[in-house]
Amino acid sequence: MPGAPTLYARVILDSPLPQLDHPFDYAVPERLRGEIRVGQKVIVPLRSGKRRCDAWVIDLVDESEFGSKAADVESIVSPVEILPSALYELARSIADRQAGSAVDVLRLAIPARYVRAESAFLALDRVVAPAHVPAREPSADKSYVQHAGGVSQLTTGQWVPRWVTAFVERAAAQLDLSLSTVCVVPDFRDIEHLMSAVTAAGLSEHTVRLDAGISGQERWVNYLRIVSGESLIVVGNRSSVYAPVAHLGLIQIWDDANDSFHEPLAPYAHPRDVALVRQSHTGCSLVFSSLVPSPAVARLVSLGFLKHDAESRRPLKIIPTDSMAQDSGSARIPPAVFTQGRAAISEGSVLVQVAKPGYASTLRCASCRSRAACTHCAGPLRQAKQQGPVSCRWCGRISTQFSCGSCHGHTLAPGASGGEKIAEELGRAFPGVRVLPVDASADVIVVEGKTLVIATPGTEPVAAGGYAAVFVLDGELARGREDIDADVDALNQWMSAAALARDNATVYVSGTGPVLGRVIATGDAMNFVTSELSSREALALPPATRVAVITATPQVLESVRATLEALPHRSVLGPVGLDADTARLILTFDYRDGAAVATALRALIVTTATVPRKPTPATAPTAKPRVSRLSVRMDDAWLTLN
DNA sequence: AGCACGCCGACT
DNA sequence: GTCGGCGTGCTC
Repeated sequence: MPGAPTLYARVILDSPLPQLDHPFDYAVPERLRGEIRVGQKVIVPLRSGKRRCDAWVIDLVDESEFGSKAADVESIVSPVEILPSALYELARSIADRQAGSAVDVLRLAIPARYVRAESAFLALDRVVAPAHVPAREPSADKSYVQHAGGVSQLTTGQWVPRWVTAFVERAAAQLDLSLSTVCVVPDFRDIEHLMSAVTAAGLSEHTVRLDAGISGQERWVNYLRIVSGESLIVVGNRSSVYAPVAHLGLIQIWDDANDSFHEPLAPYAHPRDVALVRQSHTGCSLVFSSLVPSPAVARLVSLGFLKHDAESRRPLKIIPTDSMAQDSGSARIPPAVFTQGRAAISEGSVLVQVAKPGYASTLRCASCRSRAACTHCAGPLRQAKQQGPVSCRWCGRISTQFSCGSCHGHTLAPGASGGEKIAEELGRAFPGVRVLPVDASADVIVVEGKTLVIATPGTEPVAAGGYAAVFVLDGELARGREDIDADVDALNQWMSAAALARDNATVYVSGTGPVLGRVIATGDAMNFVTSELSSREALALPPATRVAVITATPQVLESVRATLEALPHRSVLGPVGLDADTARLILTFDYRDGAAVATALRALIVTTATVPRKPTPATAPTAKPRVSRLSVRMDDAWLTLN
């Protein structure tokens, strides 16, 4: 075809190397001209014909900005436009914000491909039904809905937490405007509840689920539906915040303070931040909702970015106790559980929230009461089941012959009681009552009838009609964690249990301490979290500031230290040596300096990844050059700052 | 990461 | 004169 201008595909390489995280131009050969589209996955050569690399087409252009001769695109992997340009732009922004790579974000956002499931989906040749009304412009309302808790019954008879029905109502309202909603929730229990509610509302045809609770094939087919342009409700866990649905009207996130939202994979972006960036790109509405505001959300409320929409309190008798029981060798069961619990169980199910799973989650020496330690690694010993083996929490070794490190005693005694032990004791105290211990490994999400449920935080099933009484034990354990968010997390943990009680039920919370006790009794969590936030402001701690945790070998960290200290910052903590070859430095900085700091950190990552391949020629001739990696984690509040 | 290009020692 | 060692730098 003489005179036909060259067509170039601008692609992002699917490579983890930070120095390759930018667009590359490849010429589109004649044979692929009619076929290639933005969003497709392709295969391209790299540096030589032999080496090839997967890549995503992010643009098709007539002129290349590349100075030399571009190589040819080799082939197209699939006709599907897997990466809508809006998703690439989101990934780019998130990567830039977090000093990471766009491909790393895409790996979280795009599920694994299943070729057979894809062929079957394409063979259906489904026509996306035109929406009954053309999609409206989203309304860009941004709010924090402080939920009052409670449970509600669906038309199908099932019971779900009441926030679930609120989520489905908001999503249904969007669908009426032909707009899509992305619902991001912490775990499979929430997803199951939402799926039940969506079905009860007759919306299951318009809903797709994205999480590990469905097979890989189903997930890929759901993803294909998402990119095919339908207006949908997407229900999923943290990575579904990226779901590239068309006509996005609303992103709603439940309980953004939940631990499950910490992303363990680079670039470690929190779904809350992703939602905020996505809101700014698309102008969609945004709802954060929870029982207790996270400090990050409280900040957005105090800035006026989020409208605070607090539901009025539910009638509950909340009884905080500084400490309901002292460590008495037997299970730490406050007397109220026996007296009030007996009355409540005749009315309905009763929930006991315990801090620890298992039987005896810690063990002590029977004679001197010191903590029982593993003889191999000094890790803590525990007993998962009554009559079960005693094992080490760290190394897993079974301990057959205990010998106390302090007094050489040989007898073990239970320390903190786990749910199994409490269940056993309560089973004896309440003959004829069904006692159900629940922990993270259980998949009970609803209980019927009159059941005494003993659950660890976050695993509490919903009771039909709501619990007749709720007892939170071990409150002081939740408060005592050495984490800057310990108090807020403890409040949230207790409120989550209280939220499952029926109206007018009594909720006992032990070990609250005076301050948090007052907060749960009055229900004024927003005030508490806001004051917590202002103390963080004074100390220059997140989320009043942003934070970057920089990890590298001590040598590398030392070599970049001056550059780091020259960046705009509120504080520099460290460097601290973590072990022989890792050191860490923590930088806090203002939100307005975020872009500058991220760009500078990114530049350091790229230079340390490319330049230093020689250790010292004199010292170790055979020692292979240490991969001198500089790792950056932005805004990961999971670090313990103390 | 890989892979190619580049500039110094032992081979035909 | 050239084959090949691995140090250095780039990948459209």
